[in-house]
Amino acid sequence: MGGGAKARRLPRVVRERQMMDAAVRCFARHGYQAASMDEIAELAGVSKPLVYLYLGSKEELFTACIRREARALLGAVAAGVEDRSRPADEQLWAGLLAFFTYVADHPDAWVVLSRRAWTQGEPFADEASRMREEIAAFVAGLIGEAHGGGSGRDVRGLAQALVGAAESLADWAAESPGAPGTSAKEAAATLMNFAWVGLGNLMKSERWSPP
Amino acid sequence: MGGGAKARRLPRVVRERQMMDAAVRCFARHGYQAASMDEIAELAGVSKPLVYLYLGSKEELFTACIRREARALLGAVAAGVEDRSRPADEQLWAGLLAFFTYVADHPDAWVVLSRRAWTQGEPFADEASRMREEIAAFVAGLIGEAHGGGSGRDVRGLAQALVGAAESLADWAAESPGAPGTSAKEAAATLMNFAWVGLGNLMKSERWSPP
Amino acid sequence: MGGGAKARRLPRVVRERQMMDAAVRCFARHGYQAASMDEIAELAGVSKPLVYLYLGSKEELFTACIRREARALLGAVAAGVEDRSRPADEQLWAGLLAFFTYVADHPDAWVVLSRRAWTQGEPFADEASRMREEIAAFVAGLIGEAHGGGSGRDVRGLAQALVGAAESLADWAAESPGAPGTSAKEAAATLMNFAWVGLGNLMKSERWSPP
Amino acid sequence: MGGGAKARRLPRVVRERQMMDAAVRCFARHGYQAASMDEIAELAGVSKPLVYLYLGSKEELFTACIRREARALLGAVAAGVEDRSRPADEQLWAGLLAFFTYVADHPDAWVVLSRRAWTQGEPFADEASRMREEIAAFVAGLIGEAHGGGSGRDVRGLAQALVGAAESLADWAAESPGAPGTSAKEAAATLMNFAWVGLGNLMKSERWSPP
DNA sequence: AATGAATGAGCCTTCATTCAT
DNA sequence: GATGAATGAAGGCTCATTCAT
Repeated sequence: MGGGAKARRLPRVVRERQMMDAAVRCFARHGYQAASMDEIAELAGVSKPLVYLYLGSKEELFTACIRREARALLGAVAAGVEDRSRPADEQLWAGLLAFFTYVADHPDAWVVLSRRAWTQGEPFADEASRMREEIAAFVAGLIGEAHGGGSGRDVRGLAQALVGAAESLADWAAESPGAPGTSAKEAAATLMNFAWVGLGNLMKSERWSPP
Repeated sequence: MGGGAKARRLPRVVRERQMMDAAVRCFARHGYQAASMDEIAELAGVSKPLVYLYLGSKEELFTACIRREARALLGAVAAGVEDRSRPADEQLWAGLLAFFTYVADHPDAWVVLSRRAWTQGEPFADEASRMREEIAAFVAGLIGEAHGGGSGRDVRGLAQALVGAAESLADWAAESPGAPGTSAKEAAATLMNFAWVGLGNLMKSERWSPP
Repeated sequence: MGGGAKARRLPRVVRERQMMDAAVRCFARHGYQAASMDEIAELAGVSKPLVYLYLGSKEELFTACIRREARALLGAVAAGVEDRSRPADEQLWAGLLAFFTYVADHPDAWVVLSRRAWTQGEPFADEASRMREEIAAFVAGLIGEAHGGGSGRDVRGLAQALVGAAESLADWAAESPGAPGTSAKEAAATLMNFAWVGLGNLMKSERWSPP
Repeated sequence: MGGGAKARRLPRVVRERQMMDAAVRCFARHGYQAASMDEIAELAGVSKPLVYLYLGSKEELFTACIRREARALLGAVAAGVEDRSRPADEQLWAGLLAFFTYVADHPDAWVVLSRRAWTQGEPFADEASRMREEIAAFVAGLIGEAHGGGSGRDVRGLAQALVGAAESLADWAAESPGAPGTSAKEAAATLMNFAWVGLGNLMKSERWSPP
């Protein structure tokens, strides 16, 4: 009578993947606190005890999700960058493109990774922030490298700003799909222009100064 | 009597302010879901039924908080901009400075307004997003105005990016207080450089193009 | 339509007493682990949250029960002894009589206090053992006092044995009510004979020696 | 392979012994309710279904444990008594000594048998009480025999008291190992003095009478 | 204007127990 | 002879919310 096919007795690895997929969807939809283990188990097509048996507590489950998705996203970006010896602008462009592409293809993963799914003070806050910092450090590296010995002053602030801009664009694209300028390539290009040309000219010390 | 804490029979407006102040603190500390009405009532120094009587449900209370704080923040930014007929760059600078100043002075308000306190799916998501959109629209207006008839193509995307960059910087400043570059003025200057010089050169059609 | 009278909105103290009465009954019936907060709440005629609001966790509730019942039992025994300057045998007799009387009148309280309700390792094990030790020390005092400077050697062991004998008799009386020799007075007399005459002759160094 | 821990395909009797040994340890450590089948299976080095296959439910398992350990303890005591035609005091002494010795050597068994592991209401309460009754009856027999036709009135009560005293001393010895008077021989002697000299004088109708 | 008393509903977690191989 | 996979049922605890005063 309708409903999903009841395929029982699967090997553990398969079940674990199913559960984590379900978990990512639920956490993305409701956030960590509001997501319920009941719903996750149901969506995964298993009973709740099995989730606890395989993945541990709710917190451990969420941490596992974050770790898995972070690794995937970082891997996708790294694969996009390909060659760390290319010129910085090419690296940045390739990374941005890979980022926006991945995020467009895995919206739930992105929601879980971005701050929207959890709330500060949650014990895995840093688990998730680590990825952000890793990316920010990478970007800061690119900036520093491109600017040579230039004003290394606010490199960290600039990196934070750039990462925030990327997140914001990704969210915007995810929230208004189909709007002009929200395709992965367009978003990447928009941000590249915003960032690069600006940063490039900062080097030539063409700075804007407060009135 | 005397210095005792139990000051009853206050006029409604005062009580409401107390409650909302307490609510903002709690929501900022724990996030919407984790904040408890018990704690809010206790922090406000009133009984729980009074909170329900005056402010309605938890959701309504949170919406009210967001509305109040959003109005305050927008007001501060508007007051900072002062004169909408000044040149666009001056307006942007003034707005950024007012924003970072306000945020530094009202950290709880900012936490509640930024995405960190709530989780998507909550019914007030748009209530809070409205403010973001309002700011984004303002910024988009400035950009469009500055660019004249230039390529208005990705004005909205640029605005999103800029707002995201500002949020990210504000969060960064809030999380690492005292770090170099996190004062309101420095943050505003960092972002202004990042944004304006880039945007300015976009006008001169000095665009970076994908390889 | 039948059922208990629904007397709501009682003052807190009354409710707390009701709850603890119910708790003592449940803990006596099933032991700490097997007793469920649901059943306790139902038996008390209130909802579960109220139990938690007033008495805290299950563990705190049990500790409170033990404390209350221990105080009551110790009080009854103390009241029975009346005058600590009377001869030791009179004190012991009065104490035993009071003990067996109280235990016969409050069987649930006795079950909760005796080891039968909890299991070693439970966090309140010592909370409950304290009472046992208090009684054992009192008895040991009597013995020592009666024996004068005699063989103070195994006073503690003797006290342990006497307390155990009393517990055992009390359990036996509780489990087989109506059997000959199980009335409070008879039980007390049995134990008094068992203990006193034996102990009395120990003084005269009429000791039995291993073959 | 080789010295690995996985020794499969053992004969049923061996497996059963392993399981029951593990069960006794777990039940002694945590009590009936708190002991988990998972832990027992793991400690026995087998999978959970095997436990169920061989020993049935948790309750049956516990009953089996009690039965086995009770038989062993009773056997030890019986072997200690040796000759039921010896004088009563020698029999009692031998029995007590055997009891305290066995208990000192098998602490887990004693915990499981004494009331400390289970909580009343459990269906095996009588299974365990049977052993107690058996011992009490034996003691009562000794007392009756020694008293001749004397006042057989409270023989059963005296037996209960003596058994309780023995249990209490055994517990005390188990809980405070190494304390003076807690060796098997000392404990047995203490109790023998306490009991026998008292009982012996009861025969001479040297009774203490309530004031 | 204000509160002490009370609860329905839900959530995380665990455990004894059983299939199917 | 032995096990990996799986679950129904229940238990402790909390929370937003309301009633009666």
